[in-house]
Amino acid sequence: TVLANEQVIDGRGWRSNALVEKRELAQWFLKITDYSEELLEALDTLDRWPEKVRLMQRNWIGRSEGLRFSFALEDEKGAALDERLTVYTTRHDTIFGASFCAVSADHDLARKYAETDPGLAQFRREVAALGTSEETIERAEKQGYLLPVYARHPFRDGVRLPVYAANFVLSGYGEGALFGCPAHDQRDIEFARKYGLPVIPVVAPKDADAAIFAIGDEPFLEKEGDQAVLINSDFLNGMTVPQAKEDVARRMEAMGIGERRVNFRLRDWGVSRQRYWGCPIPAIHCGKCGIVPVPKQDLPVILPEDVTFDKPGNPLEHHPTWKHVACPRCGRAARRETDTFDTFVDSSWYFARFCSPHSDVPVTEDAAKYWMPVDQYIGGVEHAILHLLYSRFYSRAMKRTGHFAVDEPFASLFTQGMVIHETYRTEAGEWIFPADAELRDGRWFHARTGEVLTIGGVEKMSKSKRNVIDPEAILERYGADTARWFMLSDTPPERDIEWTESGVEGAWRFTQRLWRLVHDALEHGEAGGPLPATGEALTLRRAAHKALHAVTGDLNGLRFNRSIARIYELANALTSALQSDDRAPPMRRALREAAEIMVLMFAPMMPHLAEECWQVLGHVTPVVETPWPVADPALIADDEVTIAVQVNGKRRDEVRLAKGMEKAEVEAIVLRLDSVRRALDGRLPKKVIVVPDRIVNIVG
RNA sequence: GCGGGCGUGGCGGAACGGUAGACGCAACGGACUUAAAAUCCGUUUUCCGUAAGGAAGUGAGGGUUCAAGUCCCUCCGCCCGCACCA
Repeated sequence: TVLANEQVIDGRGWRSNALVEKRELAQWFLKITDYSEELLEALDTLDRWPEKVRLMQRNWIGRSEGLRFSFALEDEKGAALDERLTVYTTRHDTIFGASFCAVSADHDLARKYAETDPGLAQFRREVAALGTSEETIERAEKQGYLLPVYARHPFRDGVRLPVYAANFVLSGYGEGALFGCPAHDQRDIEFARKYGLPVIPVVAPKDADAAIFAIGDEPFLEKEGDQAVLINSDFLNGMTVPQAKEDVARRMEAMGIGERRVNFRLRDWGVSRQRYWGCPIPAIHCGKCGIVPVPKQDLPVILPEDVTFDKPGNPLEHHPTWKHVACPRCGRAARRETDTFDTFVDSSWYFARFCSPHSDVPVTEDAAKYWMPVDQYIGGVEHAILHLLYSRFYSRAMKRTGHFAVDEPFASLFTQGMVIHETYRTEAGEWIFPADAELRDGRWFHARTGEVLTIGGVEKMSKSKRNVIDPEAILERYGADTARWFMLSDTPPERDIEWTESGVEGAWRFTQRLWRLVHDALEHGEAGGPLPATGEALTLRRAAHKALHAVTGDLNGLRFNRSIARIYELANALTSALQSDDRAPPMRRALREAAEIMVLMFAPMMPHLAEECWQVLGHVTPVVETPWPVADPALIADDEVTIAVQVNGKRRDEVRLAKGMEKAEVEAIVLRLDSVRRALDGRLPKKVIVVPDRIVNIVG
């Protein structure tokens, strides 16, 4: 099948891992490039998206400002030709350093001369056969094939540049043709050195001597602060790079051979897939009428169910009858399009449908207006330039056709990490499932064959390396709550988490502990009774409300690992309180209250256990229907605080003082401390900095 | 090559510029047990010291500050994205 270039990762299909090769085919595209500028500019409005993702999209769209201009051409004998060669450049300031032109192997000029030159035809085939992976491209040497034409320099009479077909020129970018200035471009200098082309420096640091400034095997690339100026460039000499660009652009525009142009790296989105599982592209090919859209009343086009997968290729193509239809326009026998849409087409607007799932029409604008944009979107960073770019485009396109209400579908984006796991392999190099690996005396063995295993890296779970965990087995043994708790507990959600057996065990033990704690709190606690005013009971009550305050903030900020740490702290506080001798009514009430707060707090992360515990505690209304509790502000603030005491920036002591104590008073108390006097060693304090309720630093 | 991110105990990781190492895992010691598991209690950055206490410490080096894991500069290492984009 065919893929969009976003879906090619390291020269392989993003999903199938199959090697990708280039071929020329007729395919369907969605014109995402019409939105290049908009998609780029609007990135600045997405202030609740990770900077990383916005940057990736910015780079992928790849805007560049340059100049498109054309060279007059002549043949080998110097006779003028009718056609011109159009190139795109962002470095028109270096035009006097030009020493060659190059076109892609697919360029019209290369095609034309290949018809009569078998060597060129062969060269074009070789370039086409080159793989698309980065390794291949990097290893491939720059190669050119000299064409029998020359480009006339626009500003220098009599100067002509050789024109090559070259393997490094991309047909899909700019004009598929360029002029090379070896002195100021890495790629161009490699090419020039290989083919013995002139290297003329035309930009030099301000203080360099133009007469002797020379280029070796590295081009001179202007850095910030160089204040570089033009040399060897006729009327441009002495200008800065921006000045020279402006001047050249203006002259070429005046000459009618060039125009300023913004170019994008983004290509149109190839959506044709030669597969059965997808929405059929609703088009009909008629010999007389050409391409005819399927009429609205015939939509959607339904896939046939009697297909076979016994042959390679698209089953729709092989189906005996499905593709044969009458042309909706002229009624003659016609052929139905058998390509289906890329799955990303569907995922580009499902959220719009979700706003009105029972509607007869795909999307209702009122519902979309009410719900959109999505407040919080969560997904893996692997979608940074696939799903997340396509959806942004699709929303805009649907808005234009009156189907949707917003430009940006996702107001806030959070990119979560992946689950990773250790890898194990036998001496023969065979990957082994973690379930089959066994740790004995610090070494890993195959559980069934007893073979010694080597531990490989901790990697993204993948079928090929077999470092996967069967979710069914986890659910069977520990339950879904334990699995959730473990995944949320150890690692911040934006990072990859390593799945470890001991970590899961730990989570599972904690679920048991919570269950016991709730029962103990029920036994020793009480729902009513007087509020605790002093002692351990008040301490526990404070701990519960502080935990609640912290967890509320952490959950809102998606800091699940920290919420869980707070819940552990409260569980520890509850455990110690249960061991206290205090069983007076205020303590009984505090125990019960702490247990209830604890259950409500872990409910979002372990819903099943929470419902069970909630019922144990005597509640009829389920947790899901219970509002999130609110911490009592009076209990969050302490009336005593621990203040660290530093001498010359080193911690020497700490003191418990009343909250909000006057600076002068704090200073007096602290200066009397033995530890402080010892550290000062007879010196007088020069300065005392008191940060209220936090820290004191004495400079001596 | 360009762009971005990150370097903190044995491990995962906490720390509005203000007591580095919360919480968990692992390890070790103890209680309970005929024993083990489970559970409970404790220890656990490193070095010196029986202890009290002291010294060093967030990849390396410098700087700003009363105070730096956090801010600034230089370097080293790792990870991610893009990659012949003219």
